[in-house]
Amino acid sequence: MADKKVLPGRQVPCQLCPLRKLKIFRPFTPEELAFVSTFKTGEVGVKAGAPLFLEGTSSAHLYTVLSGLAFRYKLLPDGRRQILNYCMPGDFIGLQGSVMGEMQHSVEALSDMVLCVFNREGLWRLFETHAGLSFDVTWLAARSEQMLDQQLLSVGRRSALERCAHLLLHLADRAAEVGLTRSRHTTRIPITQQHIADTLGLSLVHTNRTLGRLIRDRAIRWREQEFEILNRDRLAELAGEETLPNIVRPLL
Amino acid sequence: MADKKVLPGRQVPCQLCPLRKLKIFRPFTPEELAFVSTFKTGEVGVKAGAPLFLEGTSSAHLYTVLSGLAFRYKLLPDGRRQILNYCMPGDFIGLQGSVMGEMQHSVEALSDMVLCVFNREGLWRLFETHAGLSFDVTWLAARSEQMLDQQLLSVGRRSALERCAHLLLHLADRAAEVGLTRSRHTTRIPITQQHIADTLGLSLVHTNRTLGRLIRDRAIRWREQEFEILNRDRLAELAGEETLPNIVRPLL
DNA sequence: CGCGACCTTGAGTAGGCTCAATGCCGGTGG
DNA sequence: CCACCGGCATTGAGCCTACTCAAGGTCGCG
Repeated sequence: MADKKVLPGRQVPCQLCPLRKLKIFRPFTPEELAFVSTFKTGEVGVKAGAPLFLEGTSSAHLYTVLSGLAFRYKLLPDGRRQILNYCMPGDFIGLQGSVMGEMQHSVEALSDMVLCVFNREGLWRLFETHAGLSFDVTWLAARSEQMLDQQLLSVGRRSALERCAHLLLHLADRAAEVGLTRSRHTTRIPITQQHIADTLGLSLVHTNRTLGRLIRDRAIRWREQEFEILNRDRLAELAGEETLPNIVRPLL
Repeated sequence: MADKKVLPGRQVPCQLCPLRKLKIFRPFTPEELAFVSTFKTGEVGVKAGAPLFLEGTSSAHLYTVLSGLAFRYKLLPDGRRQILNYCMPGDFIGLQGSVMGEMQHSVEALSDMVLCVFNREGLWRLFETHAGLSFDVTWLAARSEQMLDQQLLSVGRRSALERCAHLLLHLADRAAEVGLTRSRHTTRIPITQQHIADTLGLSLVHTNRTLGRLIRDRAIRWREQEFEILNRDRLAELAGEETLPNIVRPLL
């Protein structure tokens, strides 16, 4: 069983991309859509747990998540891990590598994924011929910087309880944006407590105890590597507000 | 005495910009230089301690630091502060606001500064007419994301001693890149221990004690709101390596 | 049935926090 | 000229949040 597997041919033409139906993505002009179609070179399927990028390597590829989840992280020489953020459908992966050459972080699939593949040369062509789309790329870079800012604020200045509440809210909101919720508040994100700990700069044990408090508070429910938000207001109160609005954003 | 003061007319024409002499910045083509000249609308002088941007406001401006230092930060409602990064000469400030509308962070001058001023419309014109420069803008955005990644790794996973060592090294390296050093290792950065604490997610008292250890180790010297690196290797050892290489980068 | 991945809980420790006081220095106003 | 004040660095004491070590439970899978 291969970790990474190139699917036979292109599966979903951009014209029919299911993500385009979501209202948080700004619509393409027909011309842009045509260009993006040529920009896309194919699709890849990736198994949960497989690496998409490894720190220190340079990759010729650029992906957009079609389905599934991943996370970006960095390691210290002795194995300590810091998760930087999560990649959800519609997110661009690998811009750093494409623009700057070498990756300074790793990316790993959290669930089985399907990714659209672009190549670097295409990105350059995009900048040369489509000012609107290049602006979009920059917009996306700025947005992910914003999310990092938030995350840094959390890790640096919030208590463990605040961090947990904030992260779960943030993840649930983002998942909802791209239609990853089953019912109103049930979010199925295949995440372990170890991931949460490594995201928030906490130890596994302490994360477990802190989530325990949220569970006893009936703010969330935790079930086999996924969670459900029971009391959003309570969580928001603990988190101290501060969530990103759902802005309409560009795709691809 | 006004905090912010618009200097009379343009002072330094881009052709003579002192930053362009530094070897870490990639040279412009004559055509790009001409365009950038029209993109720049003037200069502003700002006093140490003055705000450049406030979270939640939207600004029509975009700056490049000509001289002086600033820092980006976010506040929690109860006043806890997290410093996100430092802005040095050649850095772009305000891209988030220009691209996304509203600022999600504040920026404050650390020393007296001079800034080049651009406006949003100019940025759009840049994307429409200069693919190379728009790529540069994206490159800069990717680079600042990389620095945030590093910072997040530090705050989330390193000990207080490692964090301090890493930050001081990082600041000294960046300062050296843009010629802000007097002698080989003497870095004059007008920073207080409170700034360091807020950057690293530590308390002031603990930061003071940790710096004390570095001082007793003869790794650094601390003097009136500035520091000097005495033993770079020792510091790097404590920090656990991991510094960004000095890549040639675009300017403006 | 055994093993591995994940969650849970207990016990003891320590790194980092808060409160509090002191010293130093430069600026300001009487 | 001096007293005062505010910003910054420093140090002590005690506490608490979060960490480490360790053991045990559950579940799914080969």
